[in-house]
Amino acid sequence: MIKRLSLYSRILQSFEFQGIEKISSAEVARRLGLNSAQVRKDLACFGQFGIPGFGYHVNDLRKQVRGILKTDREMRVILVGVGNLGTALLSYRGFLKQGFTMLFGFDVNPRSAEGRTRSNVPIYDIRDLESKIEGQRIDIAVLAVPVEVAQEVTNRLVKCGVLAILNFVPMRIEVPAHIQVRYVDFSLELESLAYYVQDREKAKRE
Amino acid sequence: MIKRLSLYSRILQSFEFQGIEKISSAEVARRLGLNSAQVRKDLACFGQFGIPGFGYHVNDLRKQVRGILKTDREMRVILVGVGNLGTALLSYRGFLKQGFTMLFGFDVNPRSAEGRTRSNVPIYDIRDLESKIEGQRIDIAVLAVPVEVAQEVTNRLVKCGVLAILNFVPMRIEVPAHIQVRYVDFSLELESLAYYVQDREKAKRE
DNA sequence: CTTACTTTGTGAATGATTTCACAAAGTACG
DNA sequence: CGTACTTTGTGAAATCATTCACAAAGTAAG
Repeated sequence: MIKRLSLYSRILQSFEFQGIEKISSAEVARRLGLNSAQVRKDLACFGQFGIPGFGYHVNDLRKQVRGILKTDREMRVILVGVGNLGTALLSYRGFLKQGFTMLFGFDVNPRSAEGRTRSNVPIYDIRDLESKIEGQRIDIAVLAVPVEVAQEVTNRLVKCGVLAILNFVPMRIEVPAHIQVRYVDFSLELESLAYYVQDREKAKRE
Repeated sequence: MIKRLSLYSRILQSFEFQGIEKISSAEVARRLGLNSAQVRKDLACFGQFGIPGFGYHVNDLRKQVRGILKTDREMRVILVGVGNLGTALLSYRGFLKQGFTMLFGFDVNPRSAEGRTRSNVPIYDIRDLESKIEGQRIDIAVLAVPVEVAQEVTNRLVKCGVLAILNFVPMRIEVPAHIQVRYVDFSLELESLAYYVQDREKAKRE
């Protein structure tokens, strides 16, 4: 549901950019492939932002939604594991939206990682994780290390006071209940696509 | 649900690797953080693979699951958009699991894309998409182009007979009903994590 | 063969999410 | 001001997913 809020935020931004000032739940729903009642319910959850017979003021609603998501505050992020994937994440504009700051990266081999990266985020040795983080507020860690060390690194991150982990490692990590984890797993998506593709070909034959 | 099957497949592989021959739904559930009834139900959906009072034969079950997912067949994949993200996907071992073959990439600037990539997948000009694909069976296209051209490229892919799209572009793409689309959206995940992080800090204060 | 366990497969119960449908509240315009 | 129209916010209904709980079917061991 929070993910949908984030979608609303994104689409409102694009409306704003296009100079559209007023929008209905039906239009938002159409653009995102949702049901309009759902859009209204999601928004109504946090207050009454709409005007019956009119719709929503784009500017207004966007401000509200950003307030709910707290994307109007600074989020401090670190990257752990600067291999192929990590490097890509660093150089991929659009990964870090407005409000998110990548402070530094960590790798077992910071030299070669630093060379690969074209961003100006400093890369430190993972052995120095604790000392570098010490005293800093870190909100989110992006985890992109090899599977073998994922749990161990996670434990260290939690000890360091990281509050949330975006996990790109294709494996479940164990964390205390108060730590938020979100999973991004490409190959899983690819495999599940394969299932439906095959279905389609069978359907054609039958 | 199909995604869970893929998870089962992955964990069974690791059991097999560890030389474990017999497994119970409860153990699989524990490892994946699921309920054992769910595991049994998911599997029972496609046949009776288990033995009451014993559990499941790992080898056997794995074969069955791979059969269901059709990951025992070859899936032919292309990559469209070889920018930062696309490059990373090409070099990221583990993206393409067993059974998936990356045939080629396409970009508006194939030269610079080719240079960046350390894989040996050939990169062609996107203008030649139709002619290069012509006559080939392409199952899945991985979409990693800029937002502005995503819909246009999608239309061309569909015309070329691509059956499924793994979309890394942070926007909804419109496709005919018989085309499967799966979305991977990092920044959405990051934003939603932020929401919970803030909640947590508030919770501490209160 | 029999008794004591274990674990599956699955209806029924519960819980969560989505959609429907409509009163209430607004707009727009003569 | 009043009438016709639009769109919200939201209970109630419908749909979908998860979990419970237990009979049935097996194992294991004497």
